[in-house]
Amino acid sequence: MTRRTPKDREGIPLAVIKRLPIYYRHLTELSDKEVERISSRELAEKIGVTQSQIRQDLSLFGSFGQQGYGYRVDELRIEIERILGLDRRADMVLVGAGHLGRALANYPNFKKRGFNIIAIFDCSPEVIGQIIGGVRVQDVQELEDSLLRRPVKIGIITTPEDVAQGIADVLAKGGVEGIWNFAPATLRVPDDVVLENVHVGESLMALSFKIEHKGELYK
Amino acid sequence: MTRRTPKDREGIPLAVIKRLPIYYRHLTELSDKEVERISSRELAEKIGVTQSQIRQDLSLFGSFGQQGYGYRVDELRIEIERILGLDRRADMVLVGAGHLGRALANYPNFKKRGFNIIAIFDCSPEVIGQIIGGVRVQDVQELEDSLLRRPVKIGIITTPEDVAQGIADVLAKGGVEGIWNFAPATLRVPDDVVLENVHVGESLMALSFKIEHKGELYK
DNA sequence: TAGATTGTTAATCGATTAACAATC
DNA sequence: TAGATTGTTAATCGATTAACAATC
Repeated sequence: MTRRTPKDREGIPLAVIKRLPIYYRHLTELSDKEVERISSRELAEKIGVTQSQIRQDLSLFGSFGQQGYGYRVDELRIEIERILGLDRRADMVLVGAGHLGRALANYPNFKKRGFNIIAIFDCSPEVIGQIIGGVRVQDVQELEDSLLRRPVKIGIITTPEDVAQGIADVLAKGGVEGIWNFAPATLRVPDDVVLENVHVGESLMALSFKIEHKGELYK
Repeated sequence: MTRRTPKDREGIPLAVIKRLPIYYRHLTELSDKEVERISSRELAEKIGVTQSQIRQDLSLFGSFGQQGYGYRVDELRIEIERILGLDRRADMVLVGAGHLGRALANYPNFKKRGFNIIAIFDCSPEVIGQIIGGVRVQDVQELEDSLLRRPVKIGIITTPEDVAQGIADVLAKGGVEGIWNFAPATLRVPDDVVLENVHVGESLMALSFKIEHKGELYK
């Protein structure tokens, strides 16, 4: 098992980054079932990709397998956990306590994985003061101060579109390392802040497209 | 303005399908601001892609612009609306009335766009009978019969992972054209059913990766 | 007309797949 | 050892970008 240092590579394709969590999910499943080893061929079949792709993807980060044997499931799972940064703790603040914000605040798996919502903000007087997922909702006016007092790694935006950019600016100024954006907006953030979007509406439109063009080919 | 017929093309890349809703969102915004025309250069700058990409993408569906002038914003918006199938009505059923399911059922923009949740199902006795987003939650046992009585275009899965495949099977058997899956599972569906996943947990892991590897390059 | 911008073809770039030597 | 499977290089495939003739 050899790990690769960053210097070895020019950059990790976004497509690979998107596949790593899928590998991780399947390996966790196998690990829970106490499967000890798996070959790239077997894993590929389970996931629905090519075995080449799995080996190529993993090779960007090191050599985790053994010729003639395959991969030790739990060892590979832990390596990917480390590559994804899931072995580190990440405090988060959530801005926007609407239905989606509530759903995220109540999602138990985040805490289990070390992703911890330590504060929730909203602008509505009826919502401020409520307890959601064990956390009291604060006035969004206090967001800036809160970040000064206690910096967090990740800011979650579940606000309406029209205020999302303003919140992103406050979060960036407050020193978050990443923004997880659920608002249907193209946010501009400084270079040192990473942005990950979940655009639910766009996903539904993509589904609609696929249905309408089902007869025709698409890739 | 010329539309292209399906026969002209070999298939639409998934990457293009994912960009169409983004174009649509920006054009809607411009249209709301009563902007009349826009060039591919201006639109590209606004969205953060190349002008080549916009023209190349659109050319897969037809010729919607005018040399020397650009595109009529509202005309192009309506064309993309049509391409995405947003001009047609789509009835949906939602299975799994947890926090995420509630959030979706309460999202007003779906109905506005013709996506209509006509039934909600859950397995928990405490939840069955509740009214969510104006719709009464039914026992998931009744899902199969319900689909027989009233077919729907789209099935939404917001259940836990372990029952997601079973629900997908019932939905597919019940004749849905597409499944919008929020469960962290790799679902297998028949060829004539299209699948669109929203994997929130995987998105968070991707964000985590980007943060951890921020110093290093990735694309 | 002159200038601007499209639609499309050609060139480039990057990602996926195939193949195979290395080796457990 | 013989068989299996990795890690990696080479070949293929596809998507993005550049360039430009057509034309509004």
